[in-house]
Amino acid sequence: MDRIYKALSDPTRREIIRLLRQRDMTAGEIAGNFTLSKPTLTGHFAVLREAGLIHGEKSGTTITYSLHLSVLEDALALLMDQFRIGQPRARTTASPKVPS
Amino acid sequence: MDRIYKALSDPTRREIIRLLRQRDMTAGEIAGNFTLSKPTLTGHFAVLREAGLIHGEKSGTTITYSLHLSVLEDALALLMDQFRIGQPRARTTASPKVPS
DNA sequence: ACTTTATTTCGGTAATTTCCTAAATACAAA
DNA sequence: TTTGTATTTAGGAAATTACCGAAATAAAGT
Repeated sequence: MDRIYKALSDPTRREIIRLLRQRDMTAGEIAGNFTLSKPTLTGHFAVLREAGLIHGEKSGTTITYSLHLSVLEDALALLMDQFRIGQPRARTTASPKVPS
Repeated sequence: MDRIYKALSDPTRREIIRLLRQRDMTAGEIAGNFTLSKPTLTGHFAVLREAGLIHGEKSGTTITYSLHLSVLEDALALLMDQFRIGQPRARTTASPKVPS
């Protein structure tokens, strides 16, 4: 779970996800959308892969990356659940004194 | 927007949010839930405040923090929208060759 | 005025993250 | 088998982050 948050915390990685939302792309195609070096992008792919958000399929000399939309959906759902968004909050005042 | 992602990327800050979801709490009360030092927690409060996720109200010597649930909700909604979750994806194959 | 309590600011260290260039790998084509 | 293309791994620099103890601030109680 923590890996997914970390993966989403970088703007470059969010942009990669946005690109893969549209269609599968090779590592080189994705890199073409950035001014960053390819090794740097490779590092971002690794973070996304370790979070389970993308998957790379090797074919010949190219690797085509695809998004695991379901993992992203589940993560977002869990995030909303964790903060119990949509449900009413409890009392909204701090306890005035906390006896130890 | 980026500040919100960054704010959510740390487990300690997510726990602070979780605590404030239940009820408003003073800085000291929140700190009581962690083994971390108070200055460290103060730093986390600042990150959350700068992201607009919490707000501190000073009263006497204490500061009571409260969660801006609406900001969190909006951020999550935007996040889902950014990745267009719930909508169908486009073509799912990489273009075989990209002529420059 | 002095002390206590709650919290922050300061200054610095260690860990992590992001990024780069150069070199390695792996496959395909000539 | 040599060459070219796509991508990764390795090694390291720079920036950012998370953390701490000590000192500062600020309000309240004595």
